[in-house]
Amino acid sequence: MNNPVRVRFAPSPTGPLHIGGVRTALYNYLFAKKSGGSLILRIEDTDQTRFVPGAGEYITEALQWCGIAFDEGVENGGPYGPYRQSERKDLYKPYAEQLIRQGHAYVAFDTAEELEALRKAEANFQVDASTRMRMKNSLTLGAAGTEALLAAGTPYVIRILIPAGEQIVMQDLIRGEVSVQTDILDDKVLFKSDGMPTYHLANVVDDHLMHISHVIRGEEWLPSAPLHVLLYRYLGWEDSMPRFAHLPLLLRPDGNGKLSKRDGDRLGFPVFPLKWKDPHTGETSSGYREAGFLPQAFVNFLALLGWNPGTEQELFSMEDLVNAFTLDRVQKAGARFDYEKAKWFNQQYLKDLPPAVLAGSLAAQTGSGRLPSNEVFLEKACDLVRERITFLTDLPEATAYFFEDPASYDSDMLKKRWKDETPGLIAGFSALLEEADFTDPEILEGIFKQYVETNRINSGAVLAPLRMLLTGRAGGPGVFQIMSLIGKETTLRRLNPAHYLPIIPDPLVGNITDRPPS
RNA sequence: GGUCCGUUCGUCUAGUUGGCCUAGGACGCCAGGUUUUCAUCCUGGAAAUCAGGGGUUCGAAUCCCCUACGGACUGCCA
Repeated sequence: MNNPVRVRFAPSPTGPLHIGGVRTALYNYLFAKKSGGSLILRIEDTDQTRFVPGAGEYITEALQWCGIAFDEGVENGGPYGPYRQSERKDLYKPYAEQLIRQGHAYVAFDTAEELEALRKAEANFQVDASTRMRMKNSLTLGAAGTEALLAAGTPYVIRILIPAGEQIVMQDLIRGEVSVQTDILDDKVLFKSDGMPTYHLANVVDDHLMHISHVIRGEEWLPSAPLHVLLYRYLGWEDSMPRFAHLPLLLRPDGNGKLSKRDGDRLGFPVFPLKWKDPHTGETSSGYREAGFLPQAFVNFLALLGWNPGTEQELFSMEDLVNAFTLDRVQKAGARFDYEKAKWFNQQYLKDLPPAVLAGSLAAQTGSGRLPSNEVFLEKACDLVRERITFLTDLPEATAYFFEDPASYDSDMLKKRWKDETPGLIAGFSALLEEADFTDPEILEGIFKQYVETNRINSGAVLAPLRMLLTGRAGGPGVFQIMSLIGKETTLRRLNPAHYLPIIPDPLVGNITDRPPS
């Protein structure tokens, strides 16, 4: 029995896909690729009331951004379509009816309200062997009674009939053996009164029909897995039942509980891959892409949350991940989300991004017109700041002074380094620059060194103010590299007292206008 | 409440056949170095009595039991 590996990611289009879902999709992808199998995208939209417009498109776009490609599914079709459950609607009922004929399911007429009342009135109420014979269903009504209600158009559901006193043992690829007594299971609804199957039926039928070999899904499904095993058994598919792997949950960074939609914006970081605007409430949620994350970094970070290669490697391309991934190295316990580490990964990837990509991002963020069209200039500017930023979105602010004269100066630097003699020192160096060759930062540095040496000046006393006048800031790339890039004209302009004096706050101007530069 | 799953530095984790573990790595934190500055980078440090308690064993983070704590599920939602 060496069937091809076929796994699926089966989200419900009820809103944006959060990172836990993305990780599930990623692990499915890695597992499929590692085993030379296929990954299928199936949309589980059997709940018409929870459908959210745009959610399906969001899922596709998010996964595409991450580099998770599907072999079959709603977008690219395939031999087992359609891949949207609402479009497979008619296919599920016969299976439910088959189960009724075999005595593994029954028709139930209890309304949602009646059930709710029972749950409220009786502690731990559930429809099972101990209660089903006092409910309104085909078991208690008999064939004639059931037919009569059906003929009258009474709404009904189809429930599985869970046997009492059996033990269901299943093998989970991550957790090992999991066993459950059927007595604690309840007669779950398989087919709803609106003509749609529930998740339980639809998922089992579709996984079987689509020849799914492994079901890799979140831990929240573990409690209902025994029910699914029973369904495979009753439907006669136990021999080809997929293997199960239940992934640990992604936990919130503070306190307890699983990561939820609202945690992100409360804690100040995204929980969604892409930005999302809820079409009903208008509420927006931030996304990793918009926050300036590189998809490679995002994927790398996510992959390591709940899985590890057993080596000390931290940085993985998608290809590396495919090669290294195995289900047996997936963690059992939930993983707490750590945004600081996500940032670190992003920095790592930012460091080896080609300059052209950085420049492209900068241009896209700043908009045309505000930046010089000189590609090389843009790339060099980005290259100089790349190790000083965490996000792509830091680029415009980090490179601003390459394109515009600073409008203000760092006040701490000003207080600490701006002395009475500073303007004179600047003027002295500035004069030497008039004839200098700006093409090479080292030449400029040579001139500077000679200047401070011959005049016996402490280099910091002039370098710091120089940087401030040139960039407005206290830190950044090497001063001479900046000068070389912005060129002689810009450098000299920014070093001119007529230019910088008006920018220096009043108290300090008072100091220095008394002693104009010599 | 019930059922199931889980529990190694603050966080992600190594440890999977019990001995090489005085528990390793990474993020973060602290200190020092490199750098004209910031960042990067380098070096070092603090940080887990392996949830607690019992066993089994010459020997347990690793096997067994109990307890505690946490989480998920408990819907005509997925």
